[in-house]
Amino acid sequence: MYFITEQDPNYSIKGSRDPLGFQVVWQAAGRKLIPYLSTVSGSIKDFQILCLAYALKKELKIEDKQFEPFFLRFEQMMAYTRYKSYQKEGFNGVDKVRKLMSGNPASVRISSAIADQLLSNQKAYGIWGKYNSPFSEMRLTDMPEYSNVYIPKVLNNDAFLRQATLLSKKRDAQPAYIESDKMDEWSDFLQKPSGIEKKLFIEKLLDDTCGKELLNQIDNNPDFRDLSFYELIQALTDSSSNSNFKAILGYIANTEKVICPLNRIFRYLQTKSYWKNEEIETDPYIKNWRSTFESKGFDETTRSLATLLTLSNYELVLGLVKRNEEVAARRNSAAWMQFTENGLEVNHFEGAFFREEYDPETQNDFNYFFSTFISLHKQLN
DNA sequence: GTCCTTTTCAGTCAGTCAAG
DNA sequence: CTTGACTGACTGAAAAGGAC
Repeated sequence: MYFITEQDPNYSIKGSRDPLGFQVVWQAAGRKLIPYLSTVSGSIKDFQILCLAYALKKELKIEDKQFEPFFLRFEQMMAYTRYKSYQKEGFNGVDKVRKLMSGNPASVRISSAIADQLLSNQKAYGIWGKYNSPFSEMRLTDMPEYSNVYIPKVLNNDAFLRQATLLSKKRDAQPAYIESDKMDEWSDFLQKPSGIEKKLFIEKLLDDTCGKELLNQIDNNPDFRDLSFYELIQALTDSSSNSNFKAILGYIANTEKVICPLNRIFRYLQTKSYWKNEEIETDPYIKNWRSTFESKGFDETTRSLATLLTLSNYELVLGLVKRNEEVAARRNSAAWMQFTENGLEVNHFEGAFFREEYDPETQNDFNYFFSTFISLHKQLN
């Protein structure tokens, strides 16, 4: 017999993200090599827009407090510009811009009013939310090349400077209008960087913790950019003679060898609502989705996760369920599955998946910022 | 200082649409 | 019809702010 009781909203399962708390694990490993990028900070044009905005802040003497609202208006201005001049490229807010521009309007309205925002929360989902932190941490604006390139850029283009000045004077939802034809005057600002601008971006966006060893290797072997995760790590390790670099690559590969199989097994468990203990114990996927790795250098968390892969199916799943329970408890939410007398009960199915052909030695789930790095490298070359 | 709340940042994943 | 790529919103984690 079952009793249906009302769920405590503070103790229900929230969201579908990261049930095993792996985000911090892979991120910490990735940060050992690529210190500032995030997985979503991958567009050169977004970085260029930030560079222009900070140059305007300085030249137009925009107060710190006014900078954020100014930036949101400026982002709108540059969004319409890039849509007009670089039709094929996407960006955050492109849907809204496309809709508005499809009617070939003579001018577009810019303001911080909800109706004019590019996204439901432009500040959070646009350039401000996704790039401001990587951008300020890499200290791009401290470089003398930055001032040499961007200050003249914003000062020497009259139409641009006039338009930006106008935007800087607006307050709250007060609208400004930009004629569509005018945008061609400054669309070149978003062209692929060359000369000093390119050098500056390479120096800062493609920085690493090993004296630019990653950049040098990719420069010397551009084909590496199209390799899969483990192939890339192998190729980099083989061709480099920098021992620190190689050690970090090894650490990243070993981390993935631990968390990827565990992630796959957890997602696989989610595909059924109930598992009998003997089903778990005899399951061929849980048994075979094990990898070989070196646990040297692992912190305590990763080490204990690694141990799970050496245990029996049942013990491994027990460990995963416990890990999820701890992660959920930290978030003040309920565990996604729990053991009952004779088996495992699954309560949350979001994110469930099963790939029969999964091979823990060659396939990966987490990217350690390599894909952002490579994407930026391709955009700059 | 500690503890709790609010804000900000960043990754994941669903929805959508286009190509095969 | 299936697959894949892209966009955008949601939500966890961390940082910042505030009360004591």
